[in-house]
Amino acid sequence: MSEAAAEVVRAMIVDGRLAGGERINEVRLSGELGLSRTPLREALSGLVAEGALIARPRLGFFVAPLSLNEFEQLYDIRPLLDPEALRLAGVPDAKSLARLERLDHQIATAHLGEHAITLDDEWHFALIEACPNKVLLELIASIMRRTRRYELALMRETEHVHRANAEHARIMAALRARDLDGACAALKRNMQSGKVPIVAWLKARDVARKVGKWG
Amino acid sequence: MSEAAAEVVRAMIVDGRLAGGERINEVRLSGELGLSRTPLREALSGLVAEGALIARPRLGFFVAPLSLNEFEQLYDIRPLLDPEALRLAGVPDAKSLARLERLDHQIATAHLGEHAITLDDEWHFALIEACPNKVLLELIASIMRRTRRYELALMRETEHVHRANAEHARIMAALRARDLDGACAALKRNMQSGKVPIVAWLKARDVARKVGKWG
DNA sequence: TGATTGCATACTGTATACAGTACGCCGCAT
DNA sequence: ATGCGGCGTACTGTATACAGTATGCAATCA
Repeated sequence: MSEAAAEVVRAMIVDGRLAGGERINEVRLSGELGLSRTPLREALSGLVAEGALIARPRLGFFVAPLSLNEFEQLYDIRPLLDPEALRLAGVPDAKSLARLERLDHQIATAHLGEHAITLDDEWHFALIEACPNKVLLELIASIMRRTRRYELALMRETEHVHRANAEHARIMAALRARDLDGACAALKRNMQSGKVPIVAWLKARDVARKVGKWG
Repeated sequence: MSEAAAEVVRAMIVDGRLAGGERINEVRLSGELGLSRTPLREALSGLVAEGALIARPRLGFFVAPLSLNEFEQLYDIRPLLDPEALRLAGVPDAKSLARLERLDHQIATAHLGEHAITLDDEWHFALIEACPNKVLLELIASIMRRTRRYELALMRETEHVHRANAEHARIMAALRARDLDGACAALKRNMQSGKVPIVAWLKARDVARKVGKWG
């Protein structure tokens, strides 16, 4: 039950119903979710560990604000982890390659940006799911969760969706040629390029904030 | 208060007072710690997120058992993260280098194994503390916390302490020569070598377990 | 008029009470 | 003797009540 609550609250944060910096009113939120404060607080504590919330003693829980620094630092970690996971996983078998192709096709035809982001994460996870290091996979998944907020926020405000199909294609081509090193290198570049548009948006947004303060 | 409880319970797990696989009796433990179940449960939930505990619905919290698989996977991640953190941090300044030397000296003369382990972690953290990517540092710190259980358990059972001073010396030499790449490479080797004795011990231990089951 | 202090309110953090469930034990039947 | 079923106990999960504190507002004084 508190696990379900964590799921719901995480979704509320990720999709922006709970805005960055907002203070969480436990009494009201527990009422809205139809449970009492105790399990809600356990869920919120878990989200603190995930980095989605910040707990300030005597003040309660706050939604972690979107921070350019945090985002850049998070995104700089994936180029370290994903290529290594792919290297450990090896070239996917025919079945997995087919699944990756299907996902790519779905991404290309996805109309909703949110859906495209989910599919992109699925694609990256399918790429490395054979990796025997499950701790590494869990780490990657947790970073995916933490960055999804940023990707969704960008999408909501700009309608821009980062179409990575060309990069996916390069990775797939290397895999079909059984060139694991080449695929890892292409994956690393793919991870690095995803960062650019969001950083640009966050910087513009921060500037807008400052102007807002002056005005 | 629940934060303090988390600290205490974490220490109890790390130093073995709460053994791997053990079930946690919330009522008794809350009594021992002098608080009520509510804040204790929040602390335990946090430890679940850290990987120190496992929550099984309707059964409560269990201390995560020592697992050869988890340990190998955790330790295989540090050679990815630490060298990159060092690369981003750059060659430490003179003051930091002096501190690293002091720590090395303390490690060499440390008689208690537990103290040596703490000092080794301190050394590795001091090495990369200038890294601007704080998320990466936090990740490394969390992996340190998760592996410390294993290192302490090994130490308790075998009195063996992995003396990494020779490897530290190689890293320091490279840094003094301002050879960042060389230092990163040496650090990577250092991270990989730390794994060996503990893996050997865990394997022997698992075999002993099986024999125990037969006997 | 502006600043400061006291107060009221609302919210967090903790304790406790209660309900529901898992597990062990004893009795019974085969 | 062994397997099975019912029961009691103990523990988890949730709700709620209470205490302590932060915050906003108003009133008073400079």
